[in-house]
Amino acid sequence: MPARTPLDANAILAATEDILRRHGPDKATVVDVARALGVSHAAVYKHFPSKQALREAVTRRWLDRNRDALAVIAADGAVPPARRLRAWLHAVLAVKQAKIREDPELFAAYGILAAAHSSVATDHVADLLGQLTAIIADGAADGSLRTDDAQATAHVVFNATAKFHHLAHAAEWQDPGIGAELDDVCSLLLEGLHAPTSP
Amino acid sequence: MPARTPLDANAILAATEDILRRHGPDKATVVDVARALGVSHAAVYKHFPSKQALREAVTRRWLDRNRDALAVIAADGAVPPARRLRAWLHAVLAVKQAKIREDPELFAAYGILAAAHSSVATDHVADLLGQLTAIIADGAADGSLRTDDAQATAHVVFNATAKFHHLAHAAEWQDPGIGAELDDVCSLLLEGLHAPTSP
DNA sequence: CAAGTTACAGATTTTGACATCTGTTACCAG
DNA sequence: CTGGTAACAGATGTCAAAATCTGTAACTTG
Repeated sequence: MPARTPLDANAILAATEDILRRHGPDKATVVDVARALGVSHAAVYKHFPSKQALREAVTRRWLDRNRDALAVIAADGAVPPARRLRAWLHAVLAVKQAKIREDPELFAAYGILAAAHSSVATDHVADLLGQLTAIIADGAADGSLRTDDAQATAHVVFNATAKFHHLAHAAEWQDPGIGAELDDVCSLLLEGLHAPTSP
Repeated sequence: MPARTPLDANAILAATEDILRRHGPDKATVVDVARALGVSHAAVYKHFPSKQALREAVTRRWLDRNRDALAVIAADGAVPPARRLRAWLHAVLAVKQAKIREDPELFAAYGILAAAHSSVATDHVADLLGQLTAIIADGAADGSLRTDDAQATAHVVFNATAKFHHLAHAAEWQDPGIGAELDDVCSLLLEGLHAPTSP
């Protein structure tokens, strides 16, 4: 007796996300997911080769939702690159703060993948680095930011702001002064990039 | 029947450090320490109010050994402040890498205290920040580093180099490129402080 | 054969009885 | 009264048996 809905990958992802949110990443099982969908767990394995792959797909989808919002900021030609750099770094922090607050279970799931060196985590970092590189390249193009190599400079800026986007510092993002600290780091970095710091 | 040696705090600390190294922070018990000293565990409690306090005392002593080596670099007036800043940050990284390599158990113990927001961890950070402030103040005094407030600037530099000294990044310190990354961040920060970057 | 099922082996988690540890108290020797 | 012990209650940790989960395979149905 086949299920009413033919069970596509998307339905599985939605159910998994729900289970993950309810049970947390440690206790969520694919048997739970199957139960929620009213099928046997073997049916889930027809669509995803492993539990790991399922978790990665859910997390990737979740991360991609935010990536696009940040991309809008990174590509906003109306804002001068130096200011855009600052705004983008603040936005990255804000997005991650919001994710922790609103979706702690999914955030924890992402943390597990990152610790396991999953491609989901490295791809996410690559996405962010790409956006950062684009901002710096814009600044190089209009002469407002001095750099020989936008990608290398993006890497340096990313390293120097690790405290404000690296998972390992998530606990510190609750500190009320965190935004001001990021602002101060931005100012020093922009100074180093020979950009006007008080625009 | 009293022990041959009257059991002073120092002997307890030495024994605890030994047990900690042998068993690791999770498995080291105060009963173990007492056994190593040939006394009952209640005797240890006469000198330290809790296991937590004992662990803190050991870790503090251990951290203080390295603090002094770094202080020498921070206070070396023969090296110009900009270069000294770079050398000091590299030394902090090198000291922590060495600690992980040579004393992984004690390093783990320190990590546990830091996670528990023990004063040992915050004091250690305060020590380092003090040394960094001294270097920057030297630079401000001789005009080689521009800053309004050496302490605030030290805080910013510390935040911007979190990846290279914050416990949470310990795993990344194994990466062979880590030294070069720190060097690049240093260069950008020194640029921001209007210091000559290739001295 | 596409989309699902049941059945199963091996790995992982949970459980619950048991052991050990932490921290305290009452006590003892010089 | 200093410097220790022994005995204890409650918290924490250990370990093996039982339950559950993961992933595979052989089977069923439209």
